[in-house]
Amino acid sequence: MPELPEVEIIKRSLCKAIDKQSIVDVKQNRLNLRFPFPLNFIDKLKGSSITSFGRKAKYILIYLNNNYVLIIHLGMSGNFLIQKNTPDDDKNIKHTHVVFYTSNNLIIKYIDPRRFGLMDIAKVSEINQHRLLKNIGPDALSNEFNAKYLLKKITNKKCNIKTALLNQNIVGGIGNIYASEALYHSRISPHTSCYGIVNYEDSKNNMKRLVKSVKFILNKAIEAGGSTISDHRLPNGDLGYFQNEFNVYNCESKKCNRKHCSGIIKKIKQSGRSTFFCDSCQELQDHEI
DNA sequence: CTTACGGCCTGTACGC
DNA sequence: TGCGTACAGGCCGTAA
Repeated sequence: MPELPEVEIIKRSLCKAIDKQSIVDVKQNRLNLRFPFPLNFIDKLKGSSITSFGRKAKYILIYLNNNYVLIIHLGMSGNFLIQKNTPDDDKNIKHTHVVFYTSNNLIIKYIDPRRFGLMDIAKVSEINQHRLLKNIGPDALSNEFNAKYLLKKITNKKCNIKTALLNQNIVGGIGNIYASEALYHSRISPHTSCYGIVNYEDSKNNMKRLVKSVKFILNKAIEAGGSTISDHRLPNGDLGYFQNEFNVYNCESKKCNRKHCSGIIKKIKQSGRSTFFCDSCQELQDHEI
């Protein structure tokens, strides 16, 4: 499930459950996820205490008192389950790859069927130079992500605006659901070309609207507990419910929700990923591809 | 340098 | 019921 809102919620749940606790034991059920686990993975975690939590784009950062940071990415299907005990009928057992045992007697399970997720450990002082983090752009919810920045960053890229929003080196945290939803909210067509975009007089205003929409949608999704697709659960077992507020994602062939718009939601492929949009109210720009 | 796309995995849905 | 195919919340690494 995890885009920025889901990652943020999972981070907050973990923080609430185990911040300031120590990691009394770690069970590692396989040698790799997307990448091999780092050298001495368990040794570096065991016995340490958690000092704080952070997030960079879709990465969760868990800071430890031994000057290491645990770096976690959930990939497509990664999730955490926080439990007080382990039921015998644990149906996730097959995909439970790492289990953390904390000093407040909680069991934190990392579950990831597709194993596109990853874990790594870095020194706190070197976190910004980590190979997977160093090129990531400003967070989608930060002030640094604004119209001026976005316009400058994407101008003359040979891709469309939707693909640009998914590029974590441009802006951190937006995924395939919220890219479509934000473009719909701002009434911008996903076909809009970045090439030469700075030269169009409507671009500044469009980018202002888009940035506002991105933040609005992401914040609203966080408030809603994120989006639950398939059988995903939040770490406490609850369902997110933002999926009930999708206007375009997974809404192919449905009528557009916007007042006075009689358009039908379309599904297309852009850079190999699905894009959903209304070709009636998401303005055709004169600089579309 | 930039951009395009194969590949990593499992699970599910659907057509035959 | 089974089997083949397409697709799914991400993104690295390599080719071009």
